[in-house]
Amino acid sequence: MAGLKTTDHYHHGDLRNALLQAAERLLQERGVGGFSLRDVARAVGVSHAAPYRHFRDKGTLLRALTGRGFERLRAALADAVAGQRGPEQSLIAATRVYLQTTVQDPGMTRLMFGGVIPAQGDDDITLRLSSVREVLVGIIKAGLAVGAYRDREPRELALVAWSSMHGLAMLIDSATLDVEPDDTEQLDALARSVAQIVLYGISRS
Amino acid sequence: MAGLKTTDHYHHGDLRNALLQAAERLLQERGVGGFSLRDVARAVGVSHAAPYRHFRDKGTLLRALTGRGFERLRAALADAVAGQRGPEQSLIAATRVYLQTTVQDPGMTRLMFGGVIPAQGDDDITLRLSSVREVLVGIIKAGLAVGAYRDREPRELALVAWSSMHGLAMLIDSATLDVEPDDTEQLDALARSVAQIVLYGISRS
DNA sequence: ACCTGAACACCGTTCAAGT
DNA sequence: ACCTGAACACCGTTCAAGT
Repeated sequence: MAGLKTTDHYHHGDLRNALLQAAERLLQERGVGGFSLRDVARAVGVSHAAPYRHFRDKGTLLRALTGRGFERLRAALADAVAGQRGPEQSLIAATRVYLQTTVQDPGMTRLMFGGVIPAQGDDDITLRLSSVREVLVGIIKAGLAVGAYRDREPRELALVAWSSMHGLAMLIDSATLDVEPDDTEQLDALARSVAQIVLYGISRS
Repeated sequence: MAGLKTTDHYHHGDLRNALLQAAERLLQERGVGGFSLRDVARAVGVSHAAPYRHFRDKGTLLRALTGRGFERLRAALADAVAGQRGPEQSLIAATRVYLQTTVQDPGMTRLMFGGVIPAQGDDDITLRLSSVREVLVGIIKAGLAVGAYRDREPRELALVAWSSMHGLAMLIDSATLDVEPDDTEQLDALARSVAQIVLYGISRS
């Protein structure tokens, strides 16, 4: 009981991580609306003023959380694409994973894409966000390399693919579309439907 | 000065509308995060308890506002489609208007699609929302009627079209995409790009 | 019938003070 | 160096009381 002074005083920055971890859980449970810094402090067992030693304000903590979210999305997309054969399968897989990741944790998703956080110059966030974009651009470039896609700017094609999967995700996430977040089969079907139209369009011929 | 007791006491429900109007302005100015019921009351010159005579709580007032937003979107879409010739032009026009309407007022858009409002049974909102969907389904049905589109469920095709325009709008609205909301030319170019891919796909041939 | 003022339980943030 | 407790200016919501 004597040698370890670790668990109850959070020296050297343990508190920072403990706060982030608790914050992430609270965000999942209560959503961004019901999220308070004081709750986070309480959850960690520290005074409500303590977080200010590690984060300038609530927004700064939320930004740190958002960074994690984008990194997770990037990794999930990269993984999904890695195991695929052709450009068609890559796009379908990416759409499916984008949907899953984004629907699984609505609180985080709203933090990432809800405009909750005051956009602030060249953060860590802008970097991680552009990493997400680059995965999508990468899919398109691979397809272009084998002559699968129309000869246009990769970024333009990627933007359209991104918009489509993102829009579907947001419509589900905002409960605009009546889809059960846990119904993986339905999610996959929707993903495939969207990806295939992005590939071949809705027009006959 | 005697006959008219109108302006300073808000009898018979004037206050309700005055509150909604002020709320809409404050939402535009300060965004959904900086929006408070007390501010609304202040703006109208009434005590902070007065709104409770007309709305059960903050959420109820916001829901009423959201209803207006969906109705405006529906009307804008219907107008845009009305003046168009073929199915292609209709879809492009709809995408353009969806983008404009939604980017013009980010506060309202986040209220409508940000999951801010606790979804609540069969509202007025669900009705107005499905009216928006029906305009989009209408475009698709018209295209199907002249044999322009693939033979699939109209609602499935409409969902993809909706996802695409919605996703583009959300990416812009959340500042994920670096687009000036006032740059109408760029917005229109993006809308056309997305609509055309939805029509013909990104695949060569 | 409609509005007010005080009150309650919450926030985010700051700052002197403690170890 | 790191955390606490009191304090301040805000919320949303309720409720007795006023007209």
